[in-house]
Amino acid sequence: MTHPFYQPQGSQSQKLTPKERIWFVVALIPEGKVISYGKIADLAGLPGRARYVSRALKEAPEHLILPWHRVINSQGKISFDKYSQMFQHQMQCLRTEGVPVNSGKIALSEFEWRPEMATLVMSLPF
DNA sequence: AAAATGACTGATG
DNA sequence: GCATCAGCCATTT
Repeated sequence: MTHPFYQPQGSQSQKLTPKERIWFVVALIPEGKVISYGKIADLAGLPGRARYVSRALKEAPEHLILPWHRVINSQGKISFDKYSQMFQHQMQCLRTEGVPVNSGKIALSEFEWRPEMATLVMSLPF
């Protein structure tokens, strides 16, 4: 399976911690698309906890290999300090997969991930 | 228990 | 568009 949280059938009620739900949703962001911390929180069933999403990403286990660089703030900008190593890294990751970044900003009108809710819900184990 | 800390947000000027 | 600000919330001091 390609998804790090893939589970065999029958585990619908599998209990996932809040962090695991966040990681699960982040893993679903398509290459070439971005989404905000707040939206990830919503999709993970944690409305109002955008800051918790950033924390969860920072604490994500290496082995999950999550596309954390596709998560930006609601203003469509990279949240790291403009002159930081992480900012440069995230910008490079995005550009590499075809997402234009100008002055730290991404055009949400064109590159925001807007999943079909009905479809997405069915792929979530929670 | 109280205060500080953030990879956040929405409103405001 | 950009800078401020107050509000937000789990976690750590």
